[in-house]
Amino acid sequence: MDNPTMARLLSETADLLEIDGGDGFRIRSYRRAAEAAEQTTHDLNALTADAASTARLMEIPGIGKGMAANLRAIAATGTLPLREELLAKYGVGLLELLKLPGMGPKTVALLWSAAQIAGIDQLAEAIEAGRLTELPRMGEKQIEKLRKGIDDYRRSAGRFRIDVAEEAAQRTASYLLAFPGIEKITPAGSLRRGRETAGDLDLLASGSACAPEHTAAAVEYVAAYPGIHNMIARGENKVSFHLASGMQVDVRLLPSASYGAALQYFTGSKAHNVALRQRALKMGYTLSEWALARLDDSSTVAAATEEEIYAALGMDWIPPELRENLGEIEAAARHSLPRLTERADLRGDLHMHTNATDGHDTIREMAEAALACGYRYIAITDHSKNLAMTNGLDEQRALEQIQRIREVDRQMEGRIRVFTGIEVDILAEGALDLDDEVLAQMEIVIACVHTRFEQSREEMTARVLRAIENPYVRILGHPTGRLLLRREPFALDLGVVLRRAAELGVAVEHNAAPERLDLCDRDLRLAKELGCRIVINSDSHDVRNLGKMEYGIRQLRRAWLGPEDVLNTLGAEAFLAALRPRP
DNA sequence: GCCGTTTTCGGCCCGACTGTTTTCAGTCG
Repeated sequence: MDNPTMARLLSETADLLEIDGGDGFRIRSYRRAAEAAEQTTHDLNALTADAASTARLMEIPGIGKGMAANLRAIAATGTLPLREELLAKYGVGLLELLKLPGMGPKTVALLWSAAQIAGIDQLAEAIEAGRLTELPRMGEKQIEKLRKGIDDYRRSAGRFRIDVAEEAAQRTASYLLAFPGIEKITPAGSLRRGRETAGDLDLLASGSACAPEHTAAAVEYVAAYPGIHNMIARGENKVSFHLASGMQVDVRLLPSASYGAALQYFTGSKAHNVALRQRALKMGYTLSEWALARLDDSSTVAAATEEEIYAALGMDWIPPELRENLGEIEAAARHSLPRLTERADLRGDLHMHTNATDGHDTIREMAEAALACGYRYIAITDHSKNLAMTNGLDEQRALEQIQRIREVDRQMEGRIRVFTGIEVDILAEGALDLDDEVLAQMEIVIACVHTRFEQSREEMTARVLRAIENPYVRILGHPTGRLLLRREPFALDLGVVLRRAAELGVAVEHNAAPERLDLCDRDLRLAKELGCRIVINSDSHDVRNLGKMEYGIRQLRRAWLGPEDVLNTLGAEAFLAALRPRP
């Protein structure tokens, strides 16, 4: 079993304990252990093998004697006794209920005990039947919130965050590549196109073992993958199964002669493929997953690589991120596809946390790591006091932090610039939670939107507008406040906010953390149209995630944004000069 | 359940906001 699955089981146990009204500190240690399992670089499964490795297991902070035993139980049985015991009592439906916004353990427990609601479908029924109004603390607004939450949830159900999907793809690929004769694995579908989420995984395998008539042994090997939770189908050149996470994986074994055609076909999107096939027909060709062929004599024109196929259609090769039939086919035919943003274009990262608040590493460690990433400048932007849970900085500590940042900036001797900064919380009335005198000391002030305010769209929009009027704000951080798969993306009128930000010269952050990807491709297109200055930031909390921009960059690419559209592709001085001037 | 010790117990990030209250519980970050 892999670490993420182990982490999930521990985290679910914590949820169940919470519903059960268990000891809060015990619950926290399950959560902490889940986080440790998520973050550790050790293979936990391997560390459950014997007594010697158990000692190493317990060296991981958050894993003690009890958790080590739990992990051993998980590795041996696929679950742990406490979780099974609680599940027998409450059922899995309650875990799903917890995913609805505004729904915590207390409310779930109440619904279960007072109204026999044990899952989302039952909750929806109860709402429609008006049965919820009899319960305590269930007013009109609360019920409306739940109704909306159920809609949002059902829309995203069955999809996975792109980083989660990619990790599963990589793990599966490394197993497949161990088979002699499987030489290459390419993920296709929305994963390759860089969508924010993926519904399932399409893995294309090629190599000598994938030649027709010779696939039996390879199929046998694929079907023996230990990560398989249940088999859906296995044919001569395709194996479909579910992973323990519920993710569906389709592995296709492709002959190298038609590899390009299949890659093109399975990458999609549907709209892109339809338009491409129409173009082929007009040119006297037919395009399928096997080849681009002549209509008259069925002879193959191109099939082995995507480049050949697009070239035969009179086009440049189109980056997968653009394949949505939004003008890329015409542009490729005119040979005028834009140059898209790449990782190497980025010279700075303006949003990161240190151990002063909820980050793991020091200012110096972050600066060194950023230097290793090839950056020329960063801003240290820890949380402000209102986010108390993160040990957010009050005025006094913020001023002390400035001194430490300046000290590190000096120590780096110009190899990299370290700007002073802060992530300030926007309060309910639209003010910021730190005094202007302190903000005046900061080079980078990011005002950040948090969606814990479950207010109306209008009120939320008004709050954010008031916040960016503050003259010290230079970046609007994660403007939609979105947490992927947990939140409706638009709790505010983004068009209005972006327009005002553009007028004020406040840069707009595209948060590249995979759980946010705050501005999706459509939002980024809008931001560009409205003339916003766009910044892409990592929002990293440790050195490991500092350089992780690939998912965010793919959203930029999907929005057709090139380096000239992104502010932090500029050098340090030019970047500062392009920001809203400080009062 | 973990951890560190003033070392085998007693601590364990907490404040703002909302909706429902009519003084506060529950959720979020």
